[in-house]
Amino acid sequence: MHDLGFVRANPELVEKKLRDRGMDPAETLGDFRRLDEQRREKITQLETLKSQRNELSERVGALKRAKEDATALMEQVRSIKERIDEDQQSADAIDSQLRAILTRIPNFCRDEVAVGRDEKDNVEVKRWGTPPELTFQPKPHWELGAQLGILDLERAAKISGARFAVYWGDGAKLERALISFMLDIHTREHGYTEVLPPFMVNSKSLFGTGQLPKFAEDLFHCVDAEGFEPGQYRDNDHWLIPTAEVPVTNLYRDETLDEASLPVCLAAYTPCFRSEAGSYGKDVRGIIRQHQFQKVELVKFTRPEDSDAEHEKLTRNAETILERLSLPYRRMLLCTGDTGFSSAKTFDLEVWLPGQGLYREISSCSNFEAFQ
RNA sequence: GGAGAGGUGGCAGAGCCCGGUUGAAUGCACCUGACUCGAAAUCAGGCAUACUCGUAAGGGUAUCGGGGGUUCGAAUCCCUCCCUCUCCGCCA
Repeated sequence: MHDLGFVRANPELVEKKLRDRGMDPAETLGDFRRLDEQRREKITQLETLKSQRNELSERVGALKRAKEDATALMEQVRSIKERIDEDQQSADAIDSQLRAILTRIPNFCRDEVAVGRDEKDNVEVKRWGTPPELTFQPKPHWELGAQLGILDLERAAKISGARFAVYWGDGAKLERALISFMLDIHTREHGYTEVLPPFMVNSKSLFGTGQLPKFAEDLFHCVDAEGFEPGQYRDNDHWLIPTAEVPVTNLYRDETLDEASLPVCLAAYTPCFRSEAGSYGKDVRGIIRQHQFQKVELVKFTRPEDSDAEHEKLTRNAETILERLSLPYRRMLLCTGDTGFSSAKTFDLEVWLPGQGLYREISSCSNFEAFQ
């Protein structure tokens, strides 16, 4: 979320950045300016009253200690208190409206990010490797996997439903080997520390990384049947993580890191759970868009002035994995319209899929700046 | 699930029973100054965060796990939630 003072101080910039994202500044910002002024006006008013109340209360205390009568003064404070209660209510209402606006403003894309509408406007930055020229018609992975007996989507559907996978034998081993391979390279060669976080987090963590409040629909929400209200959530509800980014980034939430310890580089393996609401009919075949998938995540905490260089290094670290596996890929710089809500700049790595004859996203590396 | 004990500033630790000069004693850590050739020790002073008013100096408000309540006034009393610890029970 952006800082209130920053949004107030940079109205032109905010509007420009919203337009770059294809958003309507008027619609997104609404009554921001008026609410912000009202809020500060109310605060001043409220605090003056509170100041009076505190002063008078103190005098009541002094009188009582001196064993003198204080009833007149107490009556006076009581009337101030009533006005405070009223003002407090309207101040709270203004506050929550302002907060609602702030939480819906996305991070601002860096200037070097191309302004564009969707993935068609993404810019190819580099390409590595050459897609092999095959003398035969390559099979899609779901056919190959089924034939080899390593991928079983039918039984997954039976025990869990659509968009799940069962990996058998070498398929399960391959998954495990890839996880170890990535963790080992990142921890031994790239200087990351391995962490194993919980796979469930509370609501506050999801606000911290920007999944809530806008993207509640994309998450699996664990609630007690008792007291459940659809669409509602409480601070202590549990949610299945949609990516390790959520628990790992929130590790240091509300903490101040010692500058000398930066950059903090963390690598985490977790399963990831996504409801994929709204994606029905998309990528229905195979294991491309699953409710549960396994991922190794890299997270860095850096000084602001180092974040670009560290973002580049992290992206290189991810590319190294593909290179060691001899998988041809290309790096895309996402345009403003395709960049995620919390990100200021995102590189997607797209790997060559012979069965489909195209590059598809395999990895996404974002600089979130101070937004999370 | 049951019983009990706790959660206070960067850390440690008072205050809570008996509400009011307590934004919070004291110690440690940290910063500045004095002393010293320098350091240690000692002495003096400083040392939270957010919001807000103000050009500034400076002021105000809030914050003692979170939220709510009682009261003229809450770290202190009441309710509720969260977390930690101890003991008992239950379960994979």
